[in-house]
Amino acid sequence: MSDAPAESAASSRIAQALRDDILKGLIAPGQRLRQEDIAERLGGSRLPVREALRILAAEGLVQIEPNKGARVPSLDPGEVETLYRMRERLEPLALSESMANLSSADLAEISDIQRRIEQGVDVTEFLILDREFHMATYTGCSDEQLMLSVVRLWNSTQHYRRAFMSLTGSGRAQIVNAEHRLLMEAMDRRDTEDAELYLLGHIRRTRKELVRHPEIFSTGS
Amino acid sequence: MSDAPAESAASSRIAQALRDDILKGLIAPGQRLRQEDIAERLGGSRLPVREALRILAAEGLVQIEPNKGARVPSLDPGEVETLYRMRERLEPLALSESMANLSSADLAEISDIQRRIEQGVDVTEFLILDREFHMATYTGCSDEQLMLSVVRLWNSTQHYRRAFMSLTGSGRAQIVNAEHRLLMEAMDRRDTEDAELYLLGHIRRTRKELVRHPEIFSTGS
DNA sequence: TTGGCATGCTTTGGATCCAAAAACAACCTA
DNA sequence: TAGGTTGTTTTTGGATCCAAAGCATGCCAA
Repeated sequence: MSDAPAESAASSRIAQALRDDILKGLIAPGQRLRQEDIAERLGGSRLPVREALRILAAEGLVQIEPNKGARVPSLDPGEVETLYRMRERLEPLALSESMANLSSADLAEISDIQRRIEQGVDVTEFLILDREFHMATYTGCSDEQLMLSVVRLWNSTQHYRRAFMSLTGSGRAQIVNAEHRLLMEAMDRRDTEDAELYLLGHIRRTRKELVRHPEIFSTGS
Repeated sequence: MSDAPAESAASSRIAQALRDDILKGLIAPGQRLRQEDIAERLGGSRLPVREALRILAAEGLVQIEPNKGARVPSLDPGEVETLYRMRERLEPLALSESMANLSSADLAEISDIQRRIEQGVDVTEFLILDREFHMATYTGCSDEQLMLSVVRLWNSTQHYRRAFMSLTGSGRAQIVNAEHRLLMEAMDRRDTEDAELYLLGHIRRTRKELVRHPEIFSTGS
């Protein structure tokens, strides 16, 4: 589901497995990751596990403390808010870099993802499709560093996005769909300025909703 | 908790040494980093070197290709331009997050750095002090992820900033000093809005100058 | 009972050795 | 002579073993 470079290396394979587990919520924030456990569970020795943990640390998915091991970072409301403010600034840039290179086939693909979202989905599937939707709008962005930053931001906030969705249910679906449709409409018109603005509003509104629900951050594990 | 400055881990030590070398320009973009050479030069076996390279990869200072090793990334003009556009968006955010927490002692420190810059310095020293100046304006920003992103952007563009300075000499010094003074003045007034604006202009003008000098990028091969 | 310290157990960090993949070079063939 | 191919060398990736740093438990003393 996530980008598949299929780096056939063993450490990349372990990193991918851990990444999926963390993004799926199977490993909660604050949880410690013992190298030996992972090595035994996923096969291989501890060395590729260490490399995998470094890879994930670079993506913001784990946090490594010297001599103390790795754990999934547990963020406070202020940190998540800042991450969303970063998204508000970076993602419109990624969108503008992307839009010039999007074909109408790309736009059709985006529209199709949105169509599937509107067919009504559960929380898990919504998280996957919503991410697919936005990433699809960035496929025209050829800059690796920018896209890596965007992915980092999505990764770091994924758990709290899920917690929020699980809490509020799909009541917000109508608003999100309206925002997505406005964004797509501006993209169809090839109006970069409008598209950036709609995207900014979309992220900003989500941020404001998130900070209104501090109960998301109480460790419910 | 007092000292413990010794992130005495061997891999951190090696990473620090390599980081210094790369930022100082002793290792040029495109140059390959052989693990065994580094291990021999800095002491230790190849394993902590591998960890160090992963750390640096997370900071954008090296690029790791599976089974092909690590090299200092060599960027084209378009990539550097995008990195500057990212700076234009992220650093004003970091500044606004920082300003509320800056004491007048902090502001005095910033002013002192600027004073040293204006005393006339060579290119190498300017690069160090200019970086110190901007980082000092961000010291109030407590968000680790945001600061990490900012540092990444500075690291990735450091070589091209040096190439630009070496090429154009210090003719630009007056403009930079004026921009720094405007920024400091807004910060002294505690005017976040103005400070963000001046910073944005500062970065944007630098970007436009950079793209006018494509010869900076030809030094590869 | 409680505070502090010492000892063990667990977990991570590092070194050496071995296997696999890629770069390089020389060779053979058309 | 040029191009592809194969064999060698170099370099990275992975496994096992050993050392050091944390953490917990339990003991001793006040």
